[in-house]
Amino acid sequence: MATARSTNTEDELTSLASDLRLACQQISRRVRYEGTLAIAPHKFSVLARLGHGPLTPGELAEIERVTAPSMTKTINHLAEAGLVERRPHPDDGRQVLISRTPAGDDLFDRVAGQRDTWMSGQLSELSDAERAELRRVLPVLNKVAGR
Amino acid sequence: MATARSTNTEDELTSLASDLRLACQQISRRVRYEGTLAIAPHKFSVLARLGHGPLTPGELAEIERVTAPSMTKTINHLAEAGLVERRPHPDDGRQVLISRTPAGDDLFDRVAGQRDTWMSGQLSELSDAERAELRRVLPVLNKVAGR
DNA sequence: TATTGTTATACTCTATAACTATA
DNA sequence: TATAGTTATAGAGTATAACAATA
Repeated sequence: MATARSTNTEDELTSLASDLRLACQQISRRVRYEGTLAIAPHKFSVLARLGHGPLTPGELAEIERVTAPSMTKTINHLAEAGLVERRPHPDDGRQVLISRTPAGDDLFDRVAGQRDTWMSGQLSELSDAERAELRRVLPVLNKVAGR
Repeated sequence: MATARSTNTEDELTSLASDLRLACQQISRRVRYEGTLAIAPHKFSVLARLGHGPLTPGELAEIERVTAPSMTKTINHLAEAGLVERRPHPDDGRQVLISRTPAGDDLFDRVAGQRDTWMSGQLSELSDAERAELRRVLPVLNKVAGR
């Protein structure tokens, strides 16, 4: 019976894993396609990371899971567009601090708003009860996401 | 009062939209990075679409939201790898039907299993109540995703 | 000598434009 | 003439390897 119960639990886990993955992937895909027009997704993502203060290229590369040279290129594009700027690190001459410019702040706010427009539209078609259900389950989703 | 309530509702909607988006994106990103090693994501996605029967390149391009030439290239790679095959359309000589080969079925099953391993691991660390909560909210998530 | 960041080079994925075959 | 698919060519993003500057 322990075996049967274990197998059952495992099947349920696998099925839930697959269903939840598909739902989250579909939502991400739609958000991605419906929202971003003014800036490429990976560039927008870097701008988002800089929202709480400056970061080094190395930190950004690790967070975004790309190599250091790739991040350098992305930073170059953003800097040429006037959206971020490089500043020398106060304590370590090897490092560089990347921060958003006011133009970067503006663009981020604008695109972030656009992006959530689609999601808000989808949510507005739900019932109050369904939205409350989503709100309640958010902590669990964040746990799954690993934060 | 109608205005106050409306504003409040709007704020809640925006906040929920943003939180839900972030959670889903984070989960998708982790699934993507943790899982797929044996095949590139966009190729795997095409294999997945062919799970319920053959499709034409045009249909695949539309579903995957890429241009027809891009899909042709992806199909070429998959065909060269022996994972899909082209067959003439029975009714319309202009069209082509793409279907998975047995090797394509095998690879899909294997990678799909790997991919859900990470998600299953995350889910296994939740309580029974939390998993039940996720299971209950899935239909709402699918509604948000637009299906 | 180790670390941080950049430059050099190549590969993959995607797109637009032009072409072929069939309806 | 319109449609489905492919081929030609170019642009964007990423990776590995090699290099420069600082700790």
